[in-house]
Amino acid sequence: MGVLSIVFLGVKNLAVTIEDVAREAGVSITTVSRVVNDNYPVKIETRQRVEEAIKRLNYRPNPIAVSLVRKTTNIIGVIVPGISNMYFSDVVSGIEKYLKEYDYDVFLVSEVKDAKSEKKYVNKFIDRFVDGLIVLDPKTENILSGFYSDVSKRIPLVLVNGYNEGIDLNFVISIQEKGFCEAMEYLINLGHKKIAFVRGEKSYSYDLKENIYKEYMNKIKSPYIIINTDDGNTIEVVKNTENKIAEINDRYRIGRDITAFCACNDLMAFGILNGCSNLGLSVPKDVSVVGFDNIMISEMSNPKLTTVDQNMKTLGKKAAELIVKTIKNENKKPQKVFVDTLLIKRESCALVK
Amino acid sequence: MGVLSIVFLGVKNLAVTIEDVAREAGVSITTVSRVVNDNYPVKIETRQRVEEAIKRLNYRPNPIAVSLVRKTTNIIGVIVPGISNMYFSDVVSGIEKYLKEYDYDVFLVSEVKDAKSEKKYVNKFIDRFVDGLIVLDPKTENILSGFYSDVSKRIPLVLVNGYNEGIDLNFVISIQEKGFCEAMEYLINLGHKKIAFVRGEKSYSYDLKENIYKEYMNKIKSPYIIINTDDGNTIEVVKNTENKIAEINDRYRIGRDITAFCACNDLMAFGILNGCSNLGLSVPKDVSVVGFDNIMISEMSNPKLTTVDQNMKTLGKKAAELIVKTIKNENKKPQKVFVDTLLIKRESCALVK
DNA sequence: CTGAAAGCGCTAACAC
DNA sequence: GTGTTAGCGCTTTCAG
Repeated sequence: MGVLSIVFLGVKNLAVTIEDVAREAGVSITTVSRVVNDNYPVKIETRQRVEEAIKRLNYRPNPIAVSLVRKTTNIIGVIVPGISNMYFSDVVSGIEKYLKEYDYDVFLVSEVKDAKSEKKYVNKFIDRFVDGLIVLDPKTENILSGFYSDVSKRIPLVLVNGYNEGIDLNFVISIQEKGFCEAMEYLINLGHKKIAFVRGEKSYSYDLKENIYKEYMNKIKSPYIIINTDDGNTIEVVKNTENKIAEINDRYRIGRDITAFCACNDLMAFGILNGCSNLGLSVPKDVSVVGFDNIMISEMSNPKLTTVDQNMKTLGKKAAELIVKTIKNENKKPQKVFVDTLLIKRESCALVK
Repeated sequence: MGVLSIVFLGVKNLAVTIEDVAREAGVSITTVSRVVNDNYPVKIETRQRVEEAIKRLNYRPNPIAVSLVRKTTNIIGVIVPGISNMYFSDVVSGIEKYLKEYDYDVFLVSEVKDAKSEKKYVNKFIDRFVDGLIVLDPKTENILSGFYSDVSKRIPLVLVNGYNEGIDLNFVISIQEKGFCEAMEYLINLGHKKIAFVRGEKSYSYDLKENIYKEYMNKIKSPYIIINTDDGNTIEVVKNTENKIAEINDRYRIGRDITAFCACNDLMAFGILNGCSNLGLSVPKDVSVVGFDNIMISEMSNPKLTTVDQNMKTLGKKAAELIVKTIKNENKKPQKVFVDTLLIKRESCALVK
């Protein structure tokens, strides 16, 4: 094919093969393979001839063929609910930075919204022989069903922030409870009792926070006010939440019946900010708002958002470290790595009126 | 392997193969292949037996083996300079949404910063037989060197927003010139003459804007003030720009020597906003700032950012449409699709003092 | 040190 | 309708 390929450009798959190189160098394909992989002794002179042939023909081994026999790819698959939530893109950045140092390629699949498609993509990655798999905010359903336990038997797996009680899998977990408790206590200490909880449709971390919210509301003997925006992981949630605020203002007089909002992520918090602004309400004078995640822009909004820092870069880095360790078989037992969270007090909360 | 695989869980690659299915169903592997792909007549009764065997064994065809012979994957590769710039994540969302309708999987590679690694990933995708490739903000170098021309001969390719004068390749281009001109004119009409231009290290779109900037500055006979932050496509650019503002305040008294900033993207504009705020300067009272992209948060900053809308979702959708069309061979000739841009006037600009 | 040959799991002529 | 077989491009015994 060597020369032909120049002529046939435009036709698919005229790629130079190991056979072309072998012919060009006057050796067997075995020898070519050996110099490419540098895993067997080859006479230096032969090696040179092969290397020249490779250069001359611009040969690149077909990774698909390699994978078929080797069953590895040097690729780490990452599955993300939605890249447009800056929380996730930050975690991913952390993952990528670290993994590139280790010479792994990172392939990303985003917009994975439900348990079924999550499974689908996990399987696709497995079938394509990725060397490891990192799933951000895995669906509780897939954890409880044992799906991920099975997966982890076939392939190194790291889960970031999902249902993990009594689950024996690799996890990197940010201690959301802590930050969220701080947030609730902060609000309560500010004198708030009529606190609304704003969450997205379905996610372990929303449930987790909701439970804590309820505990605190029980403690201060206040009724629950739970507001549900649909998908919480796209940028669209901002608009959705904004609209929700307008809607609920019929039932609950914001500023009176609700004096504070506690949101499951910063995007929702921004929606609340906008929604209140639309109603002519001033934050934090009329209502307090606290977010979660501490995505970068939370310190740039007006007012600057009080929120809980999740340390996304660290989360990503830890996930990357853990997957590498697992691939290298350095941790025999599944491991849970914890990352701290911290309430960041800025401008969006004030004493209740 | 069928039953064995249950026993051997934990060992890699004990996956069920087409042969297992064939044996289980008492047919040849060809027949299994035919029912899997549904591309040849198979007696209904045989088909059922095969389907049952597939279900029983939980067989999934090995896509690597399939790719090796078919040379396709149903995957579209997308290459992005940095996912943490919301501009890119929005474009990607647009791409993904559309492509999923067409049943393509989208694999993303992010953090591709220089021409060399851009090439590397393009080649990796090609070698893995992706059905098409979309590159966001491709490096000028790789376009001028003819690299992408070669690529487009091997595989359907769509470039989004890069150097394209006289380049005969598929492009989706947002008419940045228009929006940027509007921005410059707006500033000038507001009476500004001492306008600083803020750009990132290296990108066609920065160069494009810089040229326009220079033209306008020539026209109003003002000297150039060009500020260079390094990488413009990560969230870090905000901090970097913020620092830069502090630095330059020695040479240029901001508010006097510079009365307006024109930034290459919204992230930089935010950095400027922060930087000015640090210096005790009020935007737009003391300085005006205009951004570019109109990422969602630009309407949530304080002050709300005046910026140029790039219509990222549309950009993504058009790129997806074009790649699908190219794969289907519906456009024989490379095509350029243009997307309009528009100045959005908000709060960050005012009449010069 | 080098090569022949048997696969990896699947598709697609080609026969029957 | 169904099966046989020759690959796809590479790695890896096994001989030599």
